[in-house]
Amino acid sequence: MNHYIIQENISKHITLNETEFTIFLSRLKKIQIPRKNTILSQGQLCENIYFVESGALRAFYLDESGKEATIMFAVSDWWVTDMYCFINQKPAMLTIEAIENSIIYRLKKSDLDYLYAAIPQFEKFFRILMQNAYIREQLRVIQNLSLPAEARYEIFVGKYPDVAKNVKQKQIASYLGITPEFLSMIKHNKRKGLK
Amino acid sequence: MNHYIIQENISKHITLNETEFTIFLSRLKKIQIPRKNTILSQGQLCENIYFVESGALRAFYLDESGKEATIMFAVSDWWVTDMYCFINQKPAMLTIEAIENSIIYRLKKSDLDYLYAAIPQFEKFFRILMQNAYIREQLRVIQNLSLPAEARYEIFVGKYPDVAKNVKQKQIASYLGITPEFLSMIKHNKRKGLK
DNA sequence: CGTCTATTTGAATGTACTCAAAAGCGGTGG
DNA sequence: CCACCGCTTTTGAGTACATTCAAATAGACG
Repeated sequence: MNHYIIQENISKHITLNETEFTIFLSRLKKIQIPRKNTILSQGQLCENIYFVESGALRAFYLDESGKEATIMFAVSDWWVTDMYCFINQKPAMLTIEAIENSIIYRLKKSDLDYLYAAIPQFEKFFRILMQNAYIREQLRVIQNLSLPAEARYEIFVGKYPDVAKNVKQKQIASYLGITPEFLSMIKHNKRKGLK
Repeated sequence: MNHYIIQENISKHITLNETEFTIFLSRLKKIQIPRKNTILSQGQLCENIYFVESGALRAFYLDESGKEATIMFAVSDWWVTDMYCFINQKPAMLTIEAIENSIIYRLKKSDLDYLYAAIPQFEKFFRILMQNAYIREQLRVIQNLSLPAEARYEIFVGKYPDVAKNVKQKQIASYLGITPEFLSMIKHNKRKGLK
């Protein structure tokens, strides 16, 4: 079994011995998710957090008017869930779907709670994970408040070039909070500017 | 010495014995901040995290064009800092100013690191703090993406009624990502609607 | 009381949206 | 292998939400 990527991910922040790694891995379930399948749907109890080994997922919120807001793209080496509903074991607000054939690890809330108790270092690991997530979202709030759509698009492309290349524009637009039509216009204008 | 509020805050998530509390409190510095003073300025090294006992603070980002984006209001029982710069010990992107005379506790990064080592439960405490902050910011992203300004204003007033009452509209506008003029219009329109 | 800042109001403008239609692209079946 | 279907992207016209700028009014504070 090749647990390379997830072991590396953990080892970025904490150091586990072999026994601890074995305990951790024993709580994970490796799953293949074909493109277009969802691992969580709005309204469904959110029981798991996921680690992406390969492929790509998208988490989005669907509002009453049917408009999607993409919350995050999760590619290799990312953790993803609907955090509020996972922590509080509530019905999900978000839907998470595979946008490519993906291989992911599933960790149940009860198993995470077990890990916190059995291997205290996991508190530190998730503290750092949450900290990074908080910082990321806060930066996104700042950018949404202070930058026009075009600048936000450029930052997105700069920060996640691989996502930007492999994902539908429609989905990038919904991450930026603009319509696909307007994103199309932005890109076209920029090219004109470069002539 | 009255440490009631901060002890309550800690005790929401972890249980410390008396010795541990004493260690914790010994690392805190209680400070009075007069209205309009700043405890952190953009560009200055962010060395501390703060807990608000009383009063109110505002954290904001000032962009190149001179426009302010209010990131958060911190009132009694809240923790506040420029998290990215605190964690990485970098020059602050944010400015944090007292909008009322305030009493706060200051905790240095090095002391927090000491606490993580000396009292492992602090990992858990800050894990939960970061988790809640992440969830809050993510919800704010969703709302910024999917709701018009008027709905965001109403949610803000509903969620933080005391802040909404005591803070300048200009500052609320900069939290919502709109101009003070437009917020004024929103409020006026709503009143008309209620006649 | 006077000054400084915040809020309101209004007109002109800009950024981004809606709706509709055409063009492009990718996958699937004949 | 080509043709067709469904979905994404582009293009454009008209519209709506929010901004800018300016000026008047109201509030807060020394």
